[in-house]
Amino acid sequence: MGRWQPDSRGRLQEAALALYSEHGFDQTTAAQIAARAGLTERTFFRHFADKREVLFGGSALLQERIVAGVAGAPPTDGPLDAVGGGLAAASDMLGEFRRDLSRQRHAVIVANPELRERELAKLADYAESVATVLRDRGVGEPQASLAADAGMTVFRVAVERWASGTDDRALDAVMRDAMAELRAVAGGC
Amino acid sequence: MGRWQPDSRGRLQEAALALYSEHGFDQTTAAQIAARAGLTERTFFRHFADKREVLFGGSALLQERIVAGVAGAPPTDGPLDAVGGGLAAASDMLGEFRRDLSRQRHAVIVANPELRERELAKLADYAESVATVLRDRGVGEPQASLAADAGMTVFRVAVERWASGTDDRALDAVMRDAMAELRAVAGGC
DNA sequence: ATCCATGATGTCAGTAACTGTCAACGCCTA
DNA sequence: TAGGCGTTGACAGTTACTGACATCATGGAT
Repeated sequence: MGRWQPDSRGRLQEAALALYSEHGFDQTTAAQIAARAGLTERTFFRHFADKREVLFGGSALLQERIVAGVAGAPPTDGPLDAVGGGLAAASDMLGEFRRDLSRQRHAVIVANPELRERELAKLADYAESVATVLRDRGVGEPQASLAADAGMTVFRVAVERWASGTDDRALDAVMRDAMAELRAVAGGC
Repeated sequence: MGRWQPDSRGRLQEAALALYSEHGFDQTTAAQIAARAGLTERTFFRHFADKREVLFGGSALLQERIVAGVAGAPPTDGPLDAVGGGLAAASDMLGEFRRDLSRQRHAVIVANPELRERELAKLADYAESVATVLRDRGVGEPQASLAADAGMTVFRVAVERWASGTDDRALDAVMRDAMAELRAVAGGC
């Protein structure tokens, strides 16, 4: 065994979620998280750019999945259909994850404005990369941005209902319903 | 004339926009802004909760206008039509404002991730209050949240195009077009 | 006219988020 | 065995932000 325990990053994420849950985000210092993980404050900030980022460690992977899902949609799909493919991929990934941890994390995030702010920023990142994929598929502007952003709205509303317990079905079902509702609200047919 | 110059808040906003433009958000300290406004750092934080908020002084008023616009839409309007009424009110308000200042402010915000994050949070606030108005109008969930959020997407995309110079028309025209594009993308008719 | 409540500001001390720098240490490879 | 590389610790420093208290003008009450 090495000089240090393995998986510093993972230990910091666990410690942060536990402390944020127990004492609240504001009342938890980076030094406390580091100490609980058996590390120093300096090391915390080497792994995570700031105190919020420690709760979003999986966002890069999720973004890759979403992008891959959109890129893999049939060429005949319209913009929003393609985005739906990305949302399906995201649902699969989150569905594999322990739902109790998702709920705990969600509860921490909704309890703090700074964390809600960061989550919105992550969604905006996803939307921007999805819009890029749509443009690669030949979708123009502003359609690409609108479709990507509307898709992230669907994602946000669905995850909110799923993680808060408002809707107890599997995430992919909640997601499909939300997409259908958006089409109904916006379609005006 | 009193002991102090009038309109401390306005002077702080002007000083901040100028310094953020000239040196960048990160390279500007709250003390520098306060000094330029003839005040102290402590007074800066009495007027604004943090360094970012000084750029969003008008957001409460804008939110009121949007909410009033939605609430004032004809009862026969669908959810997204009602939100369109709010966007029209927002366009009117921003249209009255000096466009060069809007562009300068927009340039500062897009140049900094923390400021973009805050702007997204403001839009989410608008969306939440719009969703509340929609529910008061009898719209259920998740339709209210989806319509409100989709509306803010339209707002964001339109203001981005208007303030960045991508689209040189008046804001209300850009906004109406964006709404129509969203309906076309989402409607699938 | 004087006193006092109120509101805006200044002053100062303090906490904690974050950063730069350098040293220490284990691992891997030549 | 030597040396490069990556991770961590130690430590000093800046700055965002907060709490507590003093100061000074304004306006109303006495």
